[in-house]
Amino acid sequence: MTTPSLDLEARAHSEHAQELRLWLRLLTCSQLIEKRVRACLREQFDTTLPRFDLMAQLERHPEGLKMKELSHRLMVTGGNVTGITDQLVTEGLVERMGVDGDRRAFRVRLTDRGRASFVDMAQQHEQWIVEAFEGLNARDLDSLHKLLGKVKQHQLELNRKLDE
Amino acid sequence: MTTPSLDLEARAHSEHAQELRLWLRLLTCSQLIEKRVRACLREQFDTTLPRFDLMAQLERHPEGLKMKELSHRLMVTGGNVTGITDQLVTEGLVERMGVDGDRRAFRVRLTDRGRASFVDMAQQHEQWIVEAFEGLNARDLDSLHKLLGKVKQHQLELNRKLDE
DNA sequence: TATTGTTATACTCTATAACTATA
DNA sequence: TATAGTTATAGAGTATAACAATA
Repeated sequence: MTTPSLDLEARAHSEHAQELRLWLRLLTCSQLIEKRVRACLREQFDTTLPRFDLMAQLERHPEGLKMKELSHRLMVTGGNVTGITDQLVTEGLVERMGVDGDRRAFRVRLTDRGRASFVDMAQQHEQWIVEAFEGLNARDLDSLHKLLGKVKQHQLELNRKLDE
Repeated sequence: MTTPSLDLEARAHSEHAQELRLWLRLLTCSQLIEKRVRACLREQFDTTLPRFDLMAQLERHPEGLKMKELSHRLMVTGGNVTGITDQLVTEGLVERMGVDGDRRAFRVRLTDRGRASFVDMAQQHEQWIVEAFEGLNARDLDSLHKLLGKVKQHQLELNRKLDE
């Protein structure tokens, strides 16, 4: 290259343009859907995505999850889980229960009210998501799920290597 | 359903489980990759993703973009673009140029230094992205790109309808 | 009146690091 | 010493609304 300029056209002809285009498109898709979900959660339920995500985790673990487990599943650090949990406890949607044999830890779980509230939101949420993927038939949905499975698996391997 | 509980297994058998699973996976993938890209931008270049994205837009429009255009392309509101642009101007990486015939507007464009800086970052960025998609062969990359194209198209249509 | 861009503000989300209590 | 969780803090990222200048 004779000039210091590396414009998109130049990159578009490079060896790895396919990966870059794919990443930009993946990011755009998830941002578009996420923006809509956040806005709907805000407007219809006056809540946020991290709060919804935390409750979704608890909903599939009726026995409760420890703060550490929540932190790992939500991919955020511990302090944030404490903050969101505190909010939800204040609103009576989740509760902290003691753990037998370890007085440092808690199990966090949905209260009855929290479960009812989540079921409400989850039903709406399902509709938003179905709407988001209306453009795809069942076979497309399956292909996309499988391909993203490969992507996800690879990210987890990369993270595992970094942790060593 | 006889109990108020709607656990994941129940939802997993519902009509729309496929869409929900796909959405969760899509979100996880983009979050995993995005986290890595943000961390690398921070560590290696002491910058952020929105700053990188703004510069990327300018890099592919050497003639410059108006604030309004940047706001639309970056999918954020105007105030934020002003803030990021101010930072980059202070650092001498971009500049505001007048627009002939409209004294309200500016063209924002990369300075020579900004362009050089971006080229540097873009080369590294390309490596991170290539690494992120190593698990996929060329055909997978293409399929994924096409399928996400359908998803993107549909989101844009949904947004268009909302704007009417 | 409508549009371009800026300013001011507030809130959510996040990571980091120091801390307490328990293992 | 190590681990579970909390607290305090700072900064990124964002939206909203009021504003100035120009169209």
